[in-house]
This record gives sequence, C-alpha cells and structure tokens, in this order.
Amino acid sequence: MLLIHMANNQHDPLTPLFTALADPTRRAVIDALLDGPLPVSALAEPHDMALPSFLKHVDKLEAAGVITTRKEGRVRTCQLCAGALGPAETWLSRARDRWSGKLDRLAAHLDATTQEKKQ
Amino acid sequence: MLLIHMANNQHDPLTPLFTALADPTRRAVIDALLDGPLPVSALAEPHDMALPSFLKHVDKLEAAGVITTRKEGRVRTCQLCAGALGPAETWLSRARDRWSGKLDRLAAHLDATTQEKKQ
DNA sequence: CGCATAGTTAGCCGATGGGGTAAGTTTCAA
DNA sequence: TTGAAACTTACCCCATCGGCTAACTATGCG
Repeated sequence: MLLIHMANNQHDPLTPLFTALADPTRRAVIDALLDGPLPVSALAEPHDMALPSFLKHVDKLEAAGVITTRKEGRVRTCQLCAGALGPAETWLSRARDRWSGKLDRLAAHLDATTQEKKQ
Repeated sequence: MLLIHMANNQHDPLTPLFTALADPTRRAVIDALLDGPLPVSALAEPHDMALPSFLKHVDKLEAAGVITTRKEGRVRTCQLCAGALGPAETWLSRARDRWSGKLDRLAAHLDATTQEKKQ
C-alpha cells in the first residue's frame, strides 16, 4: 500500500523531526536558538542536567537536521537550520485542511439530505 | 527558570502529542481517520503487524488525546478528536514567526549598518 | 609552563518503545 | 448452541532513550 511504502521510505524526514520535537529539553533548545546561535554551554546552562546528557539532545537535534553546529577553538556553536521545521508544519496543515474539507463535505451532505426531506 | 518550569509542568500537551506523531504507523492512522471514523480492524488491515502490536499505537493515540474510541458490540470505532493537533501546529507556527522576526531584525540591523558606513 | 574552560568519549543504569506470541473474552450469527 | 469475528490481556524480547559518572582531549589565558 502507498502509505506503508511511504512509511518505510528511508527519506522520510518526519519521524526524526517529530522525535526531535517530542522532548521538552529539545524544544527549549530550539526556542533558545530562535533568537540566534549559541554555544553548547550557554544552551545547557538553564537545564539542570550533566553536560554529557545535554549533549545527547544537541546531537539528536543535529541528526534530525534541526540544527547545525560548528566548532571554533573550544567552542561549539549551535544554530537553527532555516526551514528545518517546515515538513512538520506542512504535514500538520495538510491534515487540518483534509479534516476541514471532510467537515465541509459532511455539511454539504446534511444540506442535501435536508433538501430531500423538504421535497 | 521559566522554561524549565514549563517543561516539568504536567499539563504540557506537546510532549505526548509530538510523541504520538513521531511514528509512521500512527501518522498513517491519523491520515486514514481524516476521511472519517473507522473500526480498529479496518485501520489495522494495511499494516503488516499483529493486532496487539497495532492496538498499542491506537492506545497511544488515544492517551495523547489525538483520537477517541467507542465500542459498539464487538467493534471499537476510532475517530479523530477535532483540534487535537492544534497545539503542535501552534507551537511550530509561533517558532516560525519568531524565526522570521529575527531575520527581519537582522535585515534591519544590516540596513542601519550600511547607512552608517555611507555617512 | 600550568591551569581553567569547553567539549568529548566511554560505559552504566532503569524506563520506555515497538515488535512478537499465546490465550482469554465478548459479541454476533448460523 | 456452537463457532467465528473482533478485540483484549498478559507476557516476552531487544533496542533505544534519557539520565548519570569518570576520565579524557583540546584550547585559551596568565
């Protein structure tokens, strides 16, 4: 089936993307980076967590393509990837569109039924 | 800190929501339900998976508040909850807004700098 | 040089995730 | 009343997740 094929497709960006978003720490990191690039230590500071634990989140965000990092000297600076969240937003808005379309068709059907009964 | 407090907050709907979306099988279920309610067996049919395994996905979608189910006789019918995906879409669109706002401010700053150099 | 800073690597831990089987329950229909 | 259909429950399996500590590397600074 089509859906299954798509789901098994290696190029599906949605699973790692939604997985990246499914953690409060990682969402907070994204949130912090919306104001501009930051080094790992600055990102980690508000989180009551050991650095290696925090680094796993950073690595996961990078693996999901949500952020990029570059190292200058000792400092690893993290930056959001423009448009990285797009596929997630697109999937959700398409779902909403199909859903409201279905509600419209339901309304149309009810109208038609009402018309029939009036006849 | 504010972010930390929000993250620990029990009422955060985003983590279960994004978690629900972070699996291709569950996204396919949502997709199927966009055309209207369906019984579990009909939902499960296209997926090459044992029913108890599939049921776990249904349960997780229900726990995340994405779907509701009601049982009539032997048949458990699943239905999307209207607006359930809203918080996810809202979070993403707010992120996009802040991101583009930041780009606007950057552009403004570059403009100002250019003006200064011209003086 | 010597020491602090900023990451990194390696490995441990308990919990959860996504799959499976086997067997039980409830309902419908012949 | 018997049997199939449609779940449901109870368990097992192994991989991954999200946290930890300890020890290591590499860079900047006085």
